Amino acid sequence: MSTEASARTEASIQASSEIQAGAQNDGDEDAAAPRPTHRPTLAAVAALAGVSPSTASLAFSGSGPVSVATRDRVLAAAATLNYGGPDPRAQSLRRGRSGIVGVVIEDRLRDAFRDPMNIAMLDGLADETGALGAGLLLLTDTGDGAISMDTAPLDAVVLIGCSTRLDRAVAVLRQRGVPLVAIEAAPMDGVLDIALDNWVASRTLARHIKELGHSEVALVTLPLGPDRARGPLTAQREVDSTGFTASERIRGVREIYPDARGVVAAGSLIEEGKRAGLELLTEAQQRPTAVIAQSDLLAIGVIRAAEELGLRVPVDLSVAGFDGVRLDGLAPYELTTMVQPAFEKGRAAGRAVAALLDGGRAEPASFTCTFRRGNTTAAPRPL
Amino acid sequence: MSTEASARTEASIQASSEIQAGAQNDGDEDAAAPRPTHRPTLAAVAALAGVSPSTASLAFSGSGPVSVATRDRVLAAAATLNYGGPDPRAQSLRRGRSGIVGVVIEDRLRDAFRDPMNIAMLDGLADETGALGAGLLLLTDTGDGAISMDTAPLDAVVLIGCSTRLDRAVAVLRQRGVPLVAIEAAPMDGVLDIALDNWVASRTLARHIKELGHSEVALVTLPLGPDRARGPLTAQREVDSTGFTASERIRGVREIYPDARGVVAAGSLIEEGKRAGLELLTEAQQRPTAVIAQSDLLAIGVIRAAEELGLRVPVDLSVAGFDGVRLDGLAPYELTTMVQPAFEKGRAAGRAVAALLDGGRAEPASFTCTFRRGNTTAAPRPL
DNA sequence: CGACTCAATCGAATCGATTCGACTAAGCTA
DNA sequence: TAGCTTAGTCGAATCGATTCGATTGAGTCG
Repeated sequence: MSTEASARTEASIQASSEIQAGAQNDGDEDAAAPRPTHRPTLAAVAALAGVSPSTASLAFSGSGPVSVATRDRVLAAAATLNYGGPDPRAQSLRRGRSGIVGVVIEDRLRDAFRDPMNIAMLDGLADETGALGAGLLLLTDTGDGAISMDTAPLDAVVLIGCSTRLDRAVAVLRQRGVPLVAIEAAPMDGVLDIALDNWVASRTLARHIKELGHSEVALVTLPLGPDRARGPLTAQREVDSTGFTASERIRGVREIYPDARGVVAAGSLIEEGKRAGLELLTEAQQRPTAVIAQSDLLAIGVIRAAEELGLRVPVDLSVAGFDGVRLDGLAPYELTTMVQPAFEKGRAAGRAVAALLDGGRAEPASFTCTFRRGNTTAAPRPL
Repeated sequence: MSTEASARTEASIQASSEIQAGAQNDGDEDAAAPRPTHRPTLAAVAALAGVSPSTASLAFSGSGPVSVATRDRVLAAAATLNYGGPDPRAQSLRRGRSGIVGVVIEDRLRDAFRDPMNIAMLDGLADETGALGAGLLLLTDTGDGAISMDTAPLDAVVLIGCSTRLDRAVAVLRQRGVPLVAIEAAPMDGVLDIALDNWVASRTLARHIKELGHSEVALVTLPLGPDRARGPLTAQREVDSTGFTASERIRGVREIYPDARGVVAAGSLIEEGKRAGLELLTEAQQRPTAVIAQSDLLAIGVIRAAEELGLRVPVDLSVAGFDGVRLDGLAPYELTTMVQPAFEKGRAAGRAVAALLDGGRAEPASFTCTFRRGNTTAAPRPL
């Protein structure tokens, strides 16, 4: 990110509240205003229009019969008082709905958005919640003072690949009766699960590698916990892992290659894949002939690492990914990978939210990946 | 996006409200419950704990003196009643703050997130609003029934490259005294502006092209309006444009090349750039020797188009972009472009929001781009 | 012409918490 | 021991709108 910026002051505007206060003085209660920072309310508008607050409310909401004359009078009064319509905060209290769905992502925003899978999911989610008339509030699972899933006025919450440190907040929301949907998370009570067959899909991929004849295989995994610590994949770390998706995908591969080495990356990023790839390929031990990466971004990074070391893919090294992103600029490679329906996952989550908000039930969904053979995997070179 | 997914039903969970209702029956008011769907309130907790609601409130918020014994009693009562803490909706009404900052992007979510510049900006913005303890609510400027900037409980709103069709909503928010910050938008009254020197920067770029000796130059522009209509850049469209950034960048180029041809793209996407590039490079008219694209993504697309047509960059065609993204896989090219401080723009917007919410003033900021010479521009080939 | 209907409007309760000022009782100083 | 402070608690007003049931008046039908 470039920082060669120069911010230059030009003028200054006042805080809007002050602007507002000024505007109001032109209005009704000139000098006798008891509170200078007080904004007009529906009641004030109603009073000026000579109707009751209930009628004024009807005039604004349009629900219920109001004569044209009355409504015009109310609207005129509103204009006079510079009233900007019903306060959404009050509405959301009264209605019991805020129209906001929280999306909790474990990453920093920046990292989360760099993975096309997340974006596709969000897109699918937004598709459905938008149709529902709700907006998406982005939240991270760091509870650092900021607003969080249990302090924000949310109608529902979607958890995306979240760690267990959200347990307490989840419990609170469950108590409050706020619908909870989790995408690829360890099953939790009262949380609707949108699942992906990570385990099976990874096994499929590993089988493919096996069938090609590889025996020296290594893994590059997604982070195993919120700390996103890099390093070799030890048995201990594998056990301690709280990264649900990562663990499942490891399990799938372990079914075929119980003893494969591995490196843990700090995120689903090309740089991370490259870093891990360099580590694996320059190790003192026997160099792997195939690398199974837990995301396409990581796989691309591994390919870059191989290129940098003068290894040809797939001749000298087979590389497989996971996700099925179509990234520009990968040519001439076409990743061998498991294609996952990320957009559909998001949509399913959105539909689940809609169903739950509707007071009904919602069915957990489970999605499956499909194998896509690219040109980055091949039989190992005979010795 | 793959759609080869199979969603399979597994079990079903009830809507949380029903779960809640069920749980509550185990609690206090067994059969005589007047309203079955009623969740416990702070008042109920207070009653059970034998204290006043005010004290219970203090026990939860921690502000104000409460004896340890009392607090424990309140907390115990809350646990008994399965009370999940104060309702954020009620809090936000009472406090007059929701802790939510709206971000309005004109694109569909999907498209907006595909441009790294937007992500960088959002990241910078999230950085600051996060520190402020606020979350980001994603909104689009399509007013289709969904929640919008004037119906959501927002403390402030950041407009990102937004069209003028938001005028009415902007007016409403101004009335309400909600701080408004716009990034790269046509100056509006009462809206704090975070500007970029699009005009000057584009002229700089055009000068560079001119100095290289190009006379046959073409533009690929960003969308000129919310309709995102593609097509040749006519004088009429240029006049009618409501795309602020696009217009400014056109103006900068026009200063050097008043009569350059152009094609309007439907978004800042590689595909769009390619499409526009193909159009420009296969036209019946004289083929341009240089293309100035209004974003790096578009520029990359143009390069892809050139490659497809067997043209070498920069020998047969010079291509310049705008933004300064570092996209993996562009090798061996390094775009000639104007590097803009997107992250800093976002931060500045966030800081402005913070200042305005603080009741103070905020200074509009203006950022400048820096020229970066890559290897995609060169002197035109002599005839 | 009386009973009835329906549109238009109003009153009052309600959503669920926060907060200011008042009040009590205990601890402390002079 | 009178006078003061202070920690702890409570009442009541407030935030700003929505909504249900009641009321009024004009028009309609028989």
